[in-house]
This record gives sequence, C-alpha cells and structure tokens, in this order.
Amino acid sequence: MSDLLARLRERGWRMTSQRRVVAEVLDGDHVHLTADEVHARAAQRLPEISRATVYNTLGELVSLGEVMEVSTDGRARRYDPNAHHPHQHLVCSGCGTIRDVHPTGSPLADLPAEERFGFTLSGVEVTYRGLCPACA
Amino acid sequence: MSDLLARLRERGWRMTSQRRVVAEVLDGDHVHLTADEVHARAAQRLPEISRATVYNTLGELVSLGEVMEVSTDGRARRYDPNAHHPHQHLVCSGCGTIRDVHPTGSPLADLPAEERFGFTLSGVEVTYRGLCPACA
DNA sequence: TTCTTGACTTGGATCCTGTCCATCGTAGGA
DNA sequence: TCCTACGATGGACAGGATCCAAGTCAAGAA
Repeated sequence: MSDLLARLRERGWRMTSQRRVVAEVLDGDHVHLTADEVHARAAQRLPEISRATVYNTLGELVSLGEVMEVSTDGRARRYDPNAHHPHQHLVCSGCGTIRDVHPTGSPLADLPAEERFGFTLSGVEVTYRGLCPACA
Repeated sequence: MSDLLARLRERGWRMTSQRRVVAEVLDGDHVHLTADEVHARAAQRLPEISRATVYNTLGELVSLGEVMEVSTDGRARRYDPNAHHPHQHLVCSGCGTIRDVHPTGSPLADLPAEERFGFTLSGVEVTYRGLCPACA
C-alpha cells in the first residue's frame, strides 16, 4: 500500500506536505484511526497542521476511494486505509476497537430486486458486534 | 405494534405524558427518525417537552429492547421501532433515508472461530448502501 | 530561475449531536 | 388526600465535524 502517494500524484493530486503526512499516517499500519488520532499523529511530524486540513484530506481520500470511512458507534468516524481489499469489521461494544475480518464462508446473499425499492445499490457493509477479550 | 404502551406498562414503566408521546411518535410509522426529529414530532403534541427527556426515553426504550438504535452515517443516530422482527437496512448515501429490508436469500455466514480474535459475538449488522430513486 | 495563479491551509467561529446536573413537578401507592 | 421517589426541565457543557475569510504555496508558464 506504500504506492498510495504515487497513485495520488498520478491522479493529479496537488502534493503538499500536509497531505503527504496525512497519507503517510494512514499508510502506516492498518488500525482504524479517528480523525483526531490522525491529526495527533500527523502533528508529531508537522506541528502546525490544522484539524480542518486533516478533515479535508480524509474526505478527499474517501471520495477517491483510497480510504474507507467506518462509522460504527455514532461517535467519531474511523478511517480504514485497507480500502482495496474487501473485508468486514468486528467491533467491540465495550471499547470500540475494530478488527478487519475476512470471512471465508458463503458470500453475502444479494438483495433481491423486489427489496431494493428502486435504489441503485453500491455496496454492502457487514459489522460483527461483540466484546473483545479485554472487555469481556 | 400498537401494544407498545401496554407492554411498557406491564413492565412497570412509570407512565408520564412525555413518555407516552415519545412512544406514540415511534409507534406511528416505520420510518427511522433521529432523536431531534422525534423531539420535533413530540413537541407538536406536547410543546414543553425537553430534548433531555426525549434522549432519556429513547435510551430506555432501547435498553428495554423495544426500539433499535441505528447509526449508519456517523451523524445522528436513528431509532427503529421495528425491533421485534429481525431485518436489515438499506441506506441512501444521498439523503440518508433508511428502509427496512428482509432478504430472503441464504443467511449470513457466521464468523469462523479463527476470525473472531477471542471476541464473544453478540450480533451481526448488514447495511446495504446505494442511492434512492430521488437522489439517483 | 522567477512569476503567477488558483488550489490548499489556517484557526477560530459555528453547528450539531448528545450528556450532565441541580431543581422542580408529579404518578401512583399508602 | 398526602408523600415521596422517580421523572422532567432547561441550560450548561463537551466532542465531533464543518464553514469561512484571509493568508500561503505547489507547480506550470515564461
């Protein structure tokens, strides 16, 4: 996933130090950070970066399809850099941590036409809920 | 679902005019209102009702299992009075409206043990995303 | 290299959702 | 009818996210 910056440049993204830092923070590990956590990590390398810029950049990465937005608890949205490999989420109802899971079983049943109410479907999200070992 | 009030009374719920109005608003139709929308509708009948009361009452209805909390977009949570019949949600990415759907296909594959990371599972949520006819 | 310009960043105000708390009111049993 | 514990009130508060006017700068043009 370290070619994220290259892909962005290819698409004509104007590369600023702020955007680079945000992209690199997300690129680092596959945890699911909140916007504020991204801002905190980015600020370690670029202390003047503003929250608005982090929000803007995250929004752009989402609309470019490079990052997934995950809102699991009605609190802060989280950002998942693992957007190119379909997967699902396992969320702890206690502490809110998220794990990516890749069920090997039968694929999801598609929604039958008579249940679509005229919607044009774009995707399905599956969220497993439970308690992590620490919270149980 | 019009026996909601009866069920609540049975459970020893202290019945106040505020709680009655909130329950009746939810009981009305199977749309998925935000807390603020519930408050607005309740205030049409009981103008002095406060937001805190609506939040309290909704929270109690959720913990009684009479209403489901749905958070699909990281914005306002929505409340689904259709808590007694398992179903899934179809969400418009444009306007945020939610429809209940009842896929008839194969049930969801359960999460295999090696993918649970020690979590004790409590449930699965499935959310279909797309654009409604009006937003498409 | 320097210039130019429109896209990007800043930070503070503002909005929205939701919670908290001290005080007041009242449902329902005695 | 009276009591009292439970519920309602509303205003303060907190966190997440967005908006905006002003300043800055990346990158193409000359």
